[in-house]
Amino acid sequence: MAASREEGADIRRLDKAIMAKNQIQPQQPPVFLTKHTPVQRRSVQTFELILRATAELLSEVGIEGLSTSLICQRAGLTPPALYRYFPNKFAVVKELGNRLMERMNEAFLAWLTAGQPLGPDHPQTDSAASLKQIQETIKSITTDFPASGWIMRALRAVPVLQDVRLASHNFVTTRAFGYLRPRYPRAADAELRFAIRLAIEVMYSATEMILDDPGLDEDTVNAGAAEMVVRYFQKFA
Amino acid sequence: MAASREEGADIRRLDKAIMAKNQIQPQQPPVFLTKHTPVQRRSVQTFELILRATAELLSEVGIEGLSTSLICQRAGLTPPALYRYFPNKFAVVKELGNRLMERMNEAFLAWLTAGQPLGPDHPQTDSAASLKQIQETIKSITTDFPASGWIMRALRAVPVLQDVRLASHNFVTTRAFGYLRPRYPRAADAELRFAIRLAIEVMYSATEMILDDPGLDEDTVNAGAAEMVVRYFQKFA
DNA sequence: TGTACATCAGTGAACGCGCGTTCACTGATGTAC
DNA sequence: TGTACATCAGTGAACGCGCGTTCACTGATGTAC
Repeated sequence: MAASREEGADIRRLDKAIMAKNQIQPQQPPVFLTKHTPVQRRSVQTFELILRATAELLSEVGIEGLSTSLICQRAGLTPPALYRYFPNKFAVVKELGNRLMERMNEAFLAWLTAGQPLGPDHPQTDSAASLKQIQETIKSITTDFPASGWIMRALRAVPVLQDVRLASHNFVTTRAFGYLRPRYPRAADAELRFAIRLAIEVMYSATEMILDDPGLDEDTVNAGAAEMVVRYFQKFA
Repeated sequence: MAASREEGADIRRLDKAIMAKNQIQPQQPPVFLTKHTPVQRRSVQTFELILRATAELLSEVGIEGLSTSLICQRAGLTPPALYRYFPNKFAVVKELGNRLMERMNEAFLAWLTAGQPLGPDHPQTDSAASLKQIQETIKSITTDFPASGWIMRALRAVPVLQDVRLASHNFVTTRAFGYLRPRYPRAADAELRFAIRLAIEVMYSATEMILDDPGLDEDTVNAGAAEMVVRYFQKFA
């Protein structure tokens, strides 16, 4: 009895921590774009439990070895509990992918709007240093995010998940375009936008490179990608 | 009777065509790096049958939906026939991946050793045009190769297959380094090698971009990647 | 050139397993009075 | 503040299916004499 009451308190504390971490307001449940939106605190916890178990398992068995049964087993749940929120394993990975992309996007936009030395009015070395810095920030986000490598691989390989990555790239491209448009007065709209899109892709690929090829030095890759992008944008100078 | 004899002749013709296409000498069976090396012509045909069925299915169901049973069904074989040559579905996809990478590598090396206007002694526009040309060649190879998009995605997502892509990149990097080393006398070895590695990655990613993002124009992407690489190599000028 | 034999290639049938999915249900939580 | 009730959340058990894998086998092919 006493033990179960204590347990309840533990769960409540955990709830709060989870909700705070994900900026969830108890009275305003978030739109999860999944099967079912949890309304009680307990269900939010279950939702997070599923995501955590999935990230763990991704690192152990990969997207191929993953299954809903395995997730439930690891999360200490029965299958119908998972099916309440997700129609299949891809929906779970998609939610993880959305969160990872969101975190990257936030960091990128924060960096961008902080006022960077970009454009033809700034020396190349400053621009390169600035770009290298955001590369490093993005890399540390992936390092902190459990199973990020597996999630990013899944975003490439699984058709249902491809949109997550592309949508993120396009969103970031649009925002960066808005910011850089006045700084490159000579560039045509379409050309500038494409150049930004290509730069985003290269920078994202550089992060993947670090995760996938252990023979490469992280710092070298980040610096290289930054320099490449800066030199490419000289075409508008 | 007559029909079956005709069928036999057909098969023999097909055998010859397959062997010619893959440069297989009847007396010198190739090393397939798989479970079992086929020695009779009939088995070579079965081997190819499995690969063709797999490529077909990849386009229809993706790597996730793929299974050895499905491959056998499509190829008109029973499971033990497949198990004679491949331990699992990944080995089949790996063989496809090897062939695709091999074809890309061949094209790249042929282009490189044909003597391209690369290095600080050539005008940038010439270098860019040359790089764009090999980009287009690589793209047309992927277009011709059945299920190339799916194979390339699998090479990224499945751990057992990652080596195929990385080995290919490193091989091509080494060869290009040998060719470009004397043309960039000022560059340090490690720096030049890494720059080439990064360029290869960017060019490969550009091809993937075209396959994955239907909103992008093929010609624009190829030209953009080429220009980016050329401008990046100016650092050695 | 023909035949007998060894080896290679593929079949048919079977198996155990874990996957995805659903059902009626019990228990937990929140709220209306 | 307490209780009764409605709704939400998760369980236990079951199912049919297709997957991976293996067995002893039949048939096809190549070669030695």
